[in-house]
Amino acid sequence: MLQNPENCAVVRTVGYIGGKWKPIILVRLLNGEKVRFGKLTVQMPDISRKILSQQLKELEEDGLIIRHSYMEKPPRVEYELSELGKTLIPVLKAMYDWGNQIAAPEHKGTWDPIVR
Amino acid sequence: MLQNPENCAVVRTVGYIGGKWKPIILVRLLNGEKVRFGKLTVQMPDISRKILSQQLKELEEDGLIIRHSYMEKPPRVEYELSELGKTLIPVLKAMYDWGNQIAAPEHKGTWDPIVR
DNA sequence: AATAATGGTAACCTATTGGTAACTAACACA
DNA sequence: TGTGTTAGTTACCAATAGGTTACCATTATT
Repeated sequence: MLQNPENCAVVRTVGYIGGKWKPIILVRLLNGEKVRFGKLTVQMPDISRKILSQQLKELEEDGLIIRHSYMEKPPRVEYELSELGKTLIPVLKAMYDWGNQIAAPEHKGTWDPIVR
Repeated sequence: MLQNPENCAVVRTVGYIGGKWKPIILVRLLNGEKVRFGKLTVQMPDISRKILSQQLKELEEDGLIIRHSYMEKPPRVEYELSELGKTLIPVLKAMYDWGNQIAAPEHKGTWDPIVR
């Protein structure tokens, strides 16, 4: 997903967190907790498991999140922000604040909604 | 381009500035000046004129930029941030700063580069 | 008469993204 | 024995995003 790593800062940022789902996934991890795959599918019912798993893999490859896989049956996998991922908090916070600003008050969100 | 206007602030923000080119276009307008279509094509040689024109139209429809068309021959068209667009400055600045942070020092950008 | 300049648009094509349904392994429980 | 659970993957297809090339109108310049 990373493209054109040189030249322009915004191009770089878009390379990491561009796309429809990545910022939304990252916001689910903002509070620092580890979150299970299944919980993410519940919080984001409009993203298919295939795409979610794909996006999580890219985020992990780019070093923004860490995947913890416990060798249990049935399996348990948890995701959390990496240290690099935590440096994105100001970006995600700015996006979150802007989206709230422009919303009608009754639509203003919380940090833990079901995302549609 | 606007999708799911309710429920989640980040989903809303991505609806406005998601996509490969929109944040990059908006950064070209950050300084408040009116910029001609042709200058944008020079600053962003990797975006085709068709896509640039398409994205500018969407940004205008979403109220983030203003299109000034002067009835001259050959034509002159200028774009600038709207008041709503200016409220995005913290978001764009955060994206720009993050992209610079993670770059090797020799790749750190200026506010007026050719974007690749 | 031809060429350049501007800000596009139309037709067409490719690439990426997204969606659905079925399948897996290994264990727990009824 | 059969069902449920988890975190996926695979195969297949549809939709969307992005890209390429050619073309337009109008005027000035060569």
